[in-house]
Amino acid sequence: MTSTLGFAILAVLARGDRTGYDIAAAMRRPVGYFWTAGHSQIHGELQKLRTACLVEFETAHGPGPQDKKVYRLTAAGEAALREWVTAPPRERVERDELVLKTYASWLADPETVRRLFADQLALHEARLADYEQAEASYDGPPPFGDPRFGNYATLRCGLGYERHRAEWCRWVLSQLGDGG
Amino acid sequence: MTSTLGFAILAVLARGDRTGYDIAAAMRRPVGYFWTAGHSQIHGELQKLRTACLVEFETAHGPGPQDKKVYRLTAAGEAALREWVTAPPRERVERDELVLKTYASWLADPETVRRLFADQLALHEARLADYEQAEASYDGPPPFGDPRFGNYATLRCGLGYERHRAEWCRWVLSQLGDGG
DNA sequence: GGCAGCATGTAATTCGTTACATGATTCA
DNA sequence: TGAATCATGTAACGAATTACATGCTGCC
Repeated sequence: MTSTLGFAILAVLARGDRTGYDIAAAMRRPVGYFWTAGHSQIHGELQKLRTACLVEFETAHGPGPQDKKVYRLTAAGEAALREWVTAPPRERVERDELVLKTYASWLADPETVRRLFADQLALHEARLADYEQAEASYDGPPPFGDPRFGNYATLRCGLGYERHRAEWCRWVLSQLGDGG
Repeated sequence: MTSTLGFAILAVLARGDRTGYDIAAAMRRPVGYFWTAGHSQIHGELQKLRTACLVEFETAHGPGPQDKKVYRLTAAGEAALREWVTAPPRERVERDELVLKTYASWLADPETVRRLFADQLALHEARLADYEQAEASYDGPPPFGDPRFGNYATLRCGLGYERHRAEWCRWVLSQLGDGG
């Protein structure tokens, strides 16, 4: 049973051969926007994937005390990834600390709640500006079938999410009265 | 160090005294929309909260082999909750399986991707209808300071989220060409 | 009599984070 | 000489899921 992290790794390798280190870098940016893992988790998962014959590697020298391992998808790995892609995702429970705080916010002083949401709003607006700049670097949506379609479509999801979040923060602020 | 789950439990108890069983029920609906836990996790956490003197309980009889325990917030518990509410939430990594699949979707057959997104769209539209009905039962936003403000504000977040998701699904479908 | 709901817990396992441990290459 | 980057791994801990385990009350 390959975990979702396993498929995240396969999805990275589908775009080109990588070392564990490279995969960890991809898991920060851009994959980190929707899936993350530290390098320790990745090395462990790579061993499981190899046992399952979904990836293989070639060693190359340096740098460092051990040889580096350049991983690539096997035919079985690509087939497994392809099948997983269109299988319905299992329901993940939402865990959102800000929303939980909001649920209990009626207990708190409106002025400190205002500060909390103003900070969150600034954060979402900053990310939004960032994503908008990234979007501007595209010349329209890449065609489906191009790996860049994946990048663009996920960016588009992030844009929508940040807009929704910013708007919600603004709404909460609007409910807090006119305290300044 | 109280965990976020601990504060979720305190947030439920702030609305009234509950047994562990009742808390577990609340963690399915309505708290489950933004935080969840099974009863086994809750019973364990309640013991930690009691050790930290943030909650206390009174036993009452039946049903069942043991007496039931009705928990309530202590003064220290309420203070801790109040302080936590306005402290900035720690950044949670997003883990979104559907977006991950989208990132790898360029590998797959457009027709099966279409089915995946059509199903997801239906799911979000159903939830949206559900939330819209819940919103209609309110007579406008409750005032801040009322516990119902928490319920309404989180519902409002859910509405925005489902709308954003549905719209994104529609956009992905629009990019898949006219295959039927 | 049987089933749903109330009610509490423990155990096993997996997933994820953080810290520990090592060490060469490249650039300033 | 020193810092950043490349590169791989193990260990310890905490968070979360699932399964196991028990048994009364109230309703049909």
